[in-house]
Amino acid sequence: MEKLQSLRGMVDLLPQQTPLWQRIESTARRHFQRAAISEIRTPVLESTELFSRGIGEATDVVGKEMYTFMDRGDRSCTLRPEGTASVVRAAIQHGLLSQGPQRLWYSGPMFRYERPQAGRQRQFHQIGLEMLGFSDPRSDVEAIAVAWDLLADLGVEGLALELNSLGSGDDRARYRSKLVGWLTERREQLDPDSQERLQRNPLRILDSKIPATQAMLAEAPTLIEELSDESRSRFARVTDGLRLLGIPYTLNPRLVRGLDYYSHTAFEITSTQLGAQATVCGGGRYDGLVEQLGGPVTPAIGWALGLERLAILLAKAEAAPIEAAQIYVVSRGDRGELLALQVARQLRQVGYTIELDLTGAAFGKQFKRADRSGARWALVIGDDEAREGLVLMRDLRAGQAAGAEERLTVQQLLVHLSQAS
RNA sequence: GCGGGCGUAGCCAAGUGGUUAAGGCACCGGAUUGUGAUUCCGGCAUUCGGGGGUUCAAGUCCCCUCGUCCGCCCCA
Repeated sequence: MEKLQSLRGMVDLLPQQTPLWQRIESTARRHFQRAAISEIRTPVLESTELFSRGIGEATDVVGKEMYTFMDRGDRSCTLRPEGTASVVRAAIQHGLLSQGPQRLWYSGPMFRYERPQAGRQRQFHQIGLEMLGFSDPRSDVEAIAVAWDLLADLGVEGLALELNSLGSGDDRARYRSKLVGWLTERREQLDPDSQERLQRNPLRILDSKIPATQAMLAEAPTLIEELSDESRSRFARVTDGLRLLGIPYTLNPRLVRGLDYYSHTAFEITSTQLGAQATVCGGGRYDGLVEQLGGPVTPAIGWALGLERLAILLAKAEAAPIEAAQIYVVSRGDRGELLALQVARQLRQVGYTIELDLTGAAFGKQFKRADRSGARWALVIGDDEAREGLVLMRDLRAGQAAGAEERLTVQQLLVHLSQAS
């Protein structure tokens, strides 16, 4: 029979790894809470139109990476490839924006049909922040600061914040034609990929990894030079704010993000330790999106953080051992085994972590497992104890020393445990 | 979607066309039926990701396919 296994690009998180993920999630939750940001949860499945309208028909994400299918009612459905469009849809649908600006965070799986490689899966997980209804440059700074502080608190090292301004739609249109003109004059020197993009998505050529193309782009006109005075001073207020907060950044005039909805501030937080997929967190301002999806004109800024990539960075620093139970319960005989079941539950109810041996094997075997489990104590309940209404507590670190074991009532045991810890 | 590396047990692996596919870790049983370490003994791949082919003979060579890893495109 064919072995059953997970689909390509869909990965299991095993017990060894989940403690790290739990730490990431609880740290993130704490940071959001402190900044008065509320959680929102939206479905993983949405109508395809949401993404084609929101993210942009011409983007790779929409053009070739979506998990799209027809449901039984002949509706085109798509597993969300990112979180922003859904959050905006939900905010519009439920009229959240009429209650004033919204600070929202989300977390969950996203799906993109791509070839898996280091730091890239078909189902991956993001934590994201969306600030809807905020136009002040300080909101850009606040959003970035939350991401930066969260990563710092987790202990991620070697991160860099890269920053650019894409300006307003007008700025970008003006720059686009200037860039296309400049590049067209040098068309022959461009790599084939970039020649292709000259029509479809010229700004993306700035991102090219081809060294010859990069070398040539060093001379090209930059977007920052092309910004209107307004856009420029707005961007200056963002960078001033970051300096005030002591968040280091580097300007990257070639940082262009892949989704159509971005404008003004765009940023990425990257690590050199991730191989080709270096971006841990990416985001920016998307002032036009809410309106484009049928909502009121609403400025907004947000980001998303890739949990797999973050976990790769943190896994290097910490090997997370599975936490051992405090007490390992060993039992034998009909009466003993039943009493053990009760006592284990009783101890759990008052907060102790208990692992109950359910094998019914010889005491020797059970002790061996108790030892290996890493538990501090073994609680031994055989028929002798059951008959007398006692349990035997053994300190597994005491070896053969006198006083390593004591017969106690459950009441005495509780007293003993509270003193010991 | 394109390019390259790699698939031998739960994990790490040896194996370079020739009898029954090393070894280690983990796990299970016993020596030891109410006490853990160590040690010792035994068990744990009718078969090398799957299918086809070449050959007297294939884990080993060839083709296809699936998976995985790395890179490209793109992105978190």
